[in-house]
Amino acid sequence: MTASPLPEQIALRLRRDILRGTLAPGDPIKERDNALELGVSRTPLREAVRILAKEGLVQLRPARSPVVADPSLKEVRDAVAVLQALEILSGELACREASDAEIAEIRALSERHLALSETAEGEGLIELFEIDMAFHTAIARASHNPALAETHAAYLARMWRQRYLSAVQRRARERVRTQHENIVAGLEARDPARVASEINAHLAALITNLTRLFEAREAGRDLTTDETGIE
Amino acid sequence: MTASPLPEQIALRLRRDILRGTLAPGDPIKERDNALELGVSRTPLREAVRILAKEGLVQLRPARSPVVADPSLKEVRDAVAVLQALEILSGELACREASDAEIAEIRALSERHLALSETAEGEGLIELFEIDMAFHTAIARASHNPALAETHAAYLARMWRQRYLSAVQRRARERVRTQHENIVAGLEARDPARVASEINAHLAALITNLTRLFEAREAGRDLTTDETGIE
DNA sequence: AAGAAATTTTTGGTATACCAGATATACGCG
DNA sequence: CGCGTATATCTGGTATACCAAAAATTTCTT
Repeated sequence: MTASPLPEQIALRLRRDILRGTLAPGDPIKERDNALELGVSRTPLREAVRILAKEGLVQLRPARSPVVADPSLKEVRDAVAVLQALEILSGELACREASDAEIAEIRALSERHLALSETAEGEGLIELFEIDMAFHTAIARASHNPALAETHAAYLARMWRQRYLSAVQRRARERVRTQHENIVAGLEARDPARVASEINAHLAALITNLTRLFEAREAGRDLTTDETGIE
Repeated sequence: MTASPLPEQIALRLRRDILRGTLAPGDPIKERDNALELGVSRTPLREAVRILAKEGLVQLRPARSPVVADPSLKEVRDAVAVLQALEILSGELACREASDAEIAEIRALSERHLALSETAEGEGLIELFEIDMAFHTAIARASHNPALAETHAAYLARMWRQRYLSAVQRRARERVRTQHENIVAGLEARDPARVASEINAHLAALITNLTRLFEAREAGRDLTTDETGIE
């Protein structure tokens, strides 16, 4: 058999398209068209769509084409609230479960992020962002709780686009750098309370920033569509 | 179109079978056999299996039959730890977001549970358990955070069987009754800290009980297979 | 008789064909 | 000219057919 990472491959591709804005929020994902376009059958494409649906990136509608999710501000805030709880738990558990090597790896990611953060531009921003994601993912894995790590990853994926739009901003980049550093320091000190509070602050700032982004969008300067020049 | 709750229907049926033990942990779920048995095609059955997989009830293996999950003690404890974080967040949010009507509904569920808890036997235990689930689900919904409620529901479903085996015990029933009452009281007082601590205690007790169950199983008195006489 | 290799069978993955509902379009009527 | 209805088309849901990989079984060899 083919080991069948095919639906995952398709999901990955669609996910990136959604992140880049090639597939804009609200766009329908028609089984036939996309299957033909990607050169696969409807069946695996269908599965890929379900994967993205479970991640919250697309929205299934009964007897209708699935559409790329276009979450409201409240939905995003709700999701971040859950993410916050998951990350705080991750951080606390990581303090007592993570190996020194894992914490070192987290630090390494933080420093790679720091280095790129200054220079990144254009397509490089995607790489910057992926390191950002990897940083948070590494903490979740360091909890040594696979279920937690998986759910956390799902929430991270769900908000890819929103977090991306936020993380790309120059101002936000500055903040993220120091906050990441604080989290790493807390982990190295194995101080759960400190890590929890730092992560809490980090995500609270994210909520603030996302709120700003949404308000800007409503005001007219639409920052969430292709016009931002991501491509 | 058929509105297509068909995969969900199948998933529901399989889920119940797993709960009752008709499908024992480790049993393979063969697409062809089960599809034929249920009188449907492989396609929707396949989707149903994916749903259960995402819930964690079955385990997908590349190029292999999916099997009914047989989580280890660690996996169960890990999942409960996440559930704990989710429920605590739910409770805290519910304190400030829930309507009085919602809290009243939660109380009603608690009292129905109380009433049945004394008398339930045999098949009635499933109903008792479903009310227990509904109680927790209602709190999650009362948070007015749909994402949270959904993830919470997924975790609840994932541990159906384990929680069922725990909840059925006479001793556990006693404890659950008073703890539910405490949680309701906290909600009515709209005291987030109190609710958080009560929920924390409730789930900590669940972990203890599940640990006991696992130890008993390993000791030989296998409480998690059909021999418990659920059917 | 035991082990290894080849073949058969079983199983999931993928492609495709068919069906029903929902939407869009076009035509006819007021 | 506008609105309602009928029809054509588009779309997702389901069934089925085909393929390749993995077990299981059988058979051949030593």
